[in-house]
Amino acid sequence: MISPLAFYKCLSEETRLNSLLLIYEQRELCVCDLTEALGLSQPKISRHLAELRRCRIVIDERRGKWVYYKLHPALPAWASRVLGLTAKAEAGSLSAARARMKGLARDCC
Amino acid sequence: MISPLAFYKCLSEETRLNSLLLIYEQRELCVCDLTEALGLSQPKISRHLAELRRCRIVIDERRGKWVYYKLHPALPAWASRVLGLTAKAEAGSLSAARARMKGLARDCC
DNA sequence: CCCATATATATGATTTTTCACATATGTTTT
DNA sequence: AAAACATATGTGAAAAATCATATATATGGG
Repeated sequence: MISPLAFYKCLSEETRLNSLLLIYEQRELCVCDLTEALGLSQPKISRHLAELRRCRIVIDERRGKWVYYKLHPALPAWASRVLGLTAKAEAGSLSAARARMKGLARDCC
Repeated sequence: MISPLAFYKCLSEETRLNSLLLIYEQRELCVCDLTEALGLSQPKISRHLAELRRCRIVIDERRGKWVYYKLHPALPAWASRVLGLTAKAEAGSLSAARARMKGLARDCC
C-alpha cells in the first residue's frame, strides 16, 4: 500500500503528473499515445511510467505490439480521489494534450 | 494561484508534508511546536516552512516572540481537499507527533 | 514455415541538475 | 542579553535527461 509521501513524490514531476492524469481520464493509454500527447521522447515517457509502476500506481499490460497502462486496481481510494480533484483542477492545461491524441491514426502510432 | 505540480512538489518532502498536515489539523502552529512535534532542528523546519510560504500554501503571522503558521486563506479548494484526504490517510502516523505536542508547556517552547 | 526487417517499448550508462542537510550567523522581540 | 526564528553557504546524494542499445512482437517475402 503506497504512502502519501511516496505518492506525492510521483506526482511531483511534470511528465509523471501529466501522464497519470491522462491515464486517469482515458482509463488506459499506451506509451505511444503519451509520447504523442505530451510531445516527449519515448525513453523519457517509458522511464517515468516505470517509476509509476514501481510505486504500484499503475499496471501495464501488453496487447500485441503495444503496452497499455492503467491505474493499479489496488490504488487506495484517497489516492484516486486526489487524482480526480487534480484532473478537474488541470482540465484546461490538458486539453492540448487530449487534442493531440484525438488526432491519432486508428492503429495508434 | 498555485499549480498542481508546484503543490505536489511541496508535499513530496517528508518534513514539509508532516508540517503541513499538522498545521491543517491544528489550524495553526508555531515553529517551536513543529520542532517539538517532529523532533527536528529549528533551521530545518524553518527552511521548509519558508518554501511553503513561497508557494503560498501557508502564511505566517508574528505574535510576540512567536511566528504562527496557518493555511493560506486563498489556498484553492482542491488543494484543501487533498490535504483533508491525506490527513485522514495519515491519521495513524501523525499520532506520535500530536502526542508530543500535547505535552508542551503552557508558553509553547 | 523461416528469415529478415520494422515497430513498440524497456533499460544501461553517463552527464547534469536539483535538492536537502548541517553549521554558522543574522534579525527581531522581550 | 536571551529566546524564537530566518537565512546564507558549502557539500553530498538522489533524481532527471539523454543517447545508445537491447528485447519483444508483428509482418512480409521467399
